[in-house]
Amino acid sequence: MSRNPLNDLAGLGDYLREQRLSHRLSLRQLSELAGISNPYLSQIERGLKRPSAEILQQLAKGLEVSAETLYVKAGILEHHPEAESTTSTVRDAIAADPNLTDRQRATLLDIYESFTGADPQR
Amino acid sequence: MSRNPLNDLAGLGDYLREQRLSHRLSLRQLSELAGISNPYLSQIERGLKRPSAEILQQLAKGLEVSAETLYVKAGILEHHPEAESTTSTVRDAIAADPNLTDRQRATLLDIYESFTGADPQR
DNA sequence: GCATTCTGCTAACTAGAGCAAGCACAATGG
DNA sequence: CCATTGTGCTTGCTCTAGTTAGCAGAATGC
Repeated sequence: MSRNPLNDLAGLGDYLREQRLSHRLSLRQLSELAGISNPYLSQIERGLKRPSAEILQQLAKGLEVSAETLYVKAGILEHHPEAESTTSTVRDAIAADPNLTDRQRATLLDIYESFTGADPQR
Repeated sequence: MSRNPLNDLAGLGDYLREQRLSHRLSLRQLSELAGISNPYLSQIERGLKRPSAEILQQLAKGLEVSAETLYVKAGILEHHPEAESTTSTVRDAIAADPNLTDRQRATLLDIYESFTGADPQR
């Protein structure tokens, strides 16, 4: 009984806190974005409370993450039926992003590949 | 205000009752299959109570329907046919990548945001 | 020094999900 | 004619998700 995806509220909480911090948001800022109270968000992140799907939906919006991702972490959705070869997803997203210059694209891909230890051209 | 998928508990209830009857199950039979109480199932079908995702998951199992279907009916999932093109953002892709550690995720997001000049909030 | 304004957290409460027990009504059949 | 067994539903309760109000500490500025 360590890291069961079901009823693993601590894992979900950790993930939410990471996401919030990586977006440089305070508890109050995210709670307002998501339309929930800040003490409650605090309790969710610490794994003290089990948020409903509605709350997860609003948090997903505030964090600019897909609701499905949070549902999977919360154990109410199976991990994507047709998960494409995970290795190419981030690359595709970077390649398709119109907000990046070509140089920025290349830099991001380099960093990503250094992280995953992948060969540059798959 | 006709058939809004969100907060449309009557529509969900009707659907559940149809499914149950088409499987020729009584309230008690299905409630036992799903591991919930029969009065509660009755109230759900009549749109008096709003079931949680966990309950919907168990009902889906008892009715041999996908949980996603019920989630969509309950308004907690977008009708996500398959091709997710619009919102396949770099952020989502990075967040969902299981090959990254949490620190790496945060680092990549930082860099990405510095590139796009995105205000972390918004 | 001490206000102010952030940060996250605790405490006390309200509303509603979900439960067990039991009711009313039909249909059986002894 | 009554007992049984099935159906769905009502009542009253427990427990917890989610709330508002307020607290302690760190960082700013007067």
